[in-house]
Parts: sequence; C-alpha cells; structure tokens
Amino acid sequence: MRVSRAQAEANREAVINAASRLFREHGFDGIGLKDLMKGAGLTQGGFYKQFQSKDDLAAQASRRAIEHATRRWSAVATASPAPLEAVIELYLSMGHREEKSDGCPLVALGADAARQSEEVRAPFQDGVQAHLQILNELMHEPDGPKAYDKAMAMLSLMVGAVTISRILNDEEMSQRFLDAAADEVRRIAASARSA
Amino acid sequence: MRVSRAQAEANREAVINAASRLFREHGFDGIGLKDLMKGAGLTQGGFYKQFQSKDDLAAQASRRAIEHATRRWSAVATASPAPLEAVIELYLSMGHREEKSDGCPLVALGADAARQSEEVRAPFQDGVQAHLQILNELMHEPDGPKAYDKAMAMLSLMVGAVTISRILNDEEMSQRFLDAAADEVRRIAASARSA
DNA sequence: ATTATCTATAGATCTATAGATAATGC
DNA sequence: ATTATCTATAGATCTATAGATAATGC
Repeated sequence: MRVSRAQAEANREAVINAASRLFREHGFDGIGLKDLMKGAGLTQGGFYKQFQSKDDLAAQASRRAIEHATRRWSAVATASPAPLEAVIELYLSMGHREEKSDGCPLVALGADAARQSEEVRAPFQDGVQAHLQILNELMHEPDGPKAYDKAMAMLSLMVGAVTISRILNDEEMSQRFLDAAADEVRRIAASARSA
Repeated sequence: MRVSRAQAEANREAVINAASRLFREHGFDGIGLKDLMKGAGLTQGGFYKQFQSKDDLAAQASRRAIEHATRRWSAVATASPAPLEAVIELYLSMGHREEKSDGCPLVALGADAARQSEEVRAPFQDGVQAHLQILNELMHEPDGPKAYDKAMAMLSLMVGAVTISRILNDEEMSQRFLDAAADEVRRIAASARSA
C-alpha cells in the first residue's frame, strides 16, 4: 500500500492536475473529494494526508490552472511572428469554447471564483495580472499611457466573449460572438497607439 | 396550514424571487432546497408541490433574474437623455460589482450557466438576445451592417469586466477595469458609424 | 372534500476522521 | 519503525417523498 516518497509526491501532483481539470468542468461545488481523488486513480481516504481541506486543493488547483493558461499564452505568443493574432486565434476560437476542462479558468470558473475564499481567489488575481502583462507587451505601443487600461479592456472582452459563447447553444451565434470580440481586441490593441 | 389559492400563488412567486437572488449569490450548487424555501418563509416539504425539481426552479429563477435585468436596462435607457451612458453607469459601476444577488445574472452565474441543463440555459440565451437588442438601439448607427456584432462585443466586454472586477480584492484595480471597459464600450458604440 | 403547507424520513452524497494494511526507508 | 494509501465510518447535508395537519372552497 505504501509507495515511495517520490511516488507519493507524484500522486499529490496528479491530484492537483486532475482537480484543475475537474473543477473547471464541474465547478468547485459540483464535484466531491471522492471523484477528485478518483481522477488521480486514488481513493478518498488519503485526501487529508495530502491537503488541508477541499478549499486548500481548490486553491492549489486554481493556481495550477491559471499558471498553465499563462504559460500557454506566452508560448503561442513567442512562437508566432504575429503574437497578438496567435493569442486571439487560441483564445477566441470554437476549440477553446469546447475544451472547458483545459481552457481558461477565468472563463470556466469566473463566477465561481468570486464566491470563494481569499485563498482560492488569490491565484485568480495573480492570473489576471499575468495575463494583463502579456497582453500589454502585445500592444502596438506597450509604453503608451493607456496601454495597461487597454489590456484590461482586451482581457475583459476575451473572457466575456468565451463565457457567453459557452452559454449559447447556437454554434453560429457563438462563432459570431468570438469573431466580434476578435475584431474589437485588434482595434483596442491598435488604438493604444493614439491614446 | 392551508392558505388561499391567491396566497399559494404568491408564495410560489416569492420562492422564485428569493431563488433568483440566492442562486446569484451562492451559485446553483451552492444552496439547497431548505434554504431556498426558507428565503420565502416556507419549509422544505412543500417544494415539490410547487416545482418539478431543483432544476425546474433554477430555470424559472434564471428567467426571472434575466428578465428583471433586461427591464432594468430598458428603464434606465428610456429615462435618460444619454441612454448608453446611463446603461454604462448602471452596469460598469462599483455598485453593480457589489450587488451580486441583485445584479446581472450573466455575471453572477455565467460560468455556472454553461454547466446547466438545456432548461436552465434557455433563459440565459434569451437574455443575451434581449440585451443585444437594447445595446443595438443605443448604438450611434443601429442599422449599420456591423451594428449587431458591435453589440456582441459591447456585451462581452461589460460581462467580462464586471466578472473580473468581482474576483479582484483590490478596489482600485476593480474600478480601473470598469472604467477601461466603459471607455471601450463608448468607442465601440461610436465606431458602429464607420463600420 | 380538497389541498397548501407542515413535520418527518428515506436514501444518497458530502467533508472529514479513525484505524488497518502493507510497502518503504532507516 | 515509519508512513502512503486503503477501507470503513461519523455526522451533516442534499434531493426527493410520505403522510399529517388544518384551513380553504364547494
């Protein structure tokens, strides 16, 4: 029954990874400890040797999800000659609309996060800052006086558009929301020039 | 124990009204039948004489919340000489950020709605359409070829900004998100002209 | 007589804990 | 000997149902 220390640490990581997906899919209140542990191939009993509470796991899983999302933005941005377009294509896409459990946690858990403890909200707040910094660098004039405000509008627009596109059944309408958002994100990035 | 037919109908309405607030505050999974009924001064036992299931109440409470939000937009728009500014002031405000249980259901339950049954999602979809129509009429050129797409971007931006502002603890940062969104909403409304 | 609401409860599930088991690590 | 994980369980809460109660409506 006992496993090596290295394996134990790997198991703990597996629980955090599974939870980061399962919380995004079902919400913090929509999945229990039993299924969270099962997601890593373990049973419920070991949970409190690994985490202080469900809230503790929610905080760690949120941090993992947000940091993964941030790295993903950085990765596509640095890999592309047109970084902003690359981020738009990644984020404002039907693919992202459908991959709820692997997509942006600000969309999958935005409304939920506002109801959580300070511990759980903290990683979301850090994630917002990290996303803003990336967007800021993708702006036409990152050092303009309003660049950071423009980044805030861009992030709000992106999060809102994917959130709404997930509520809508109509795929055509969903696509139209994403496209409309993409157009305006481009306009905002460009307008940082004159602001 | 038994009450008049009129009172019974009033009680049912009271449950829907209480639920429309309580779901926005705690999420669909964050509050049980006992407290939902208690919100209307009743006990849990009568619930299934009034509603088919918790999901049924969630659908009706969502419809009530969304329709209330739509009427609120219409009301401030028609009452003001600057209708778009009135809607912006109402929606992109710290007051709205704080009144979660009486605010826009797309913000309070956006991520939750995407996980719900078709029955519960339907009122949200109708609500999105209704909000778009109001925004469309507030545009500088409502009949422009891209007016509806502009309305989509405006709604996404507004929903996203309030969602993020609720996650942030920092009030200054929250305010800045709302202000940045307000600026861009105005720009988008104006840009419908030339599009 | 009918019925709106109540108390009480069934059965499932939730978070959290206790103690058993069996493999690691000294 | 220590400890990572397991099975089992406590106690609370969840959705849903059953049957009692008492006021309405015919």
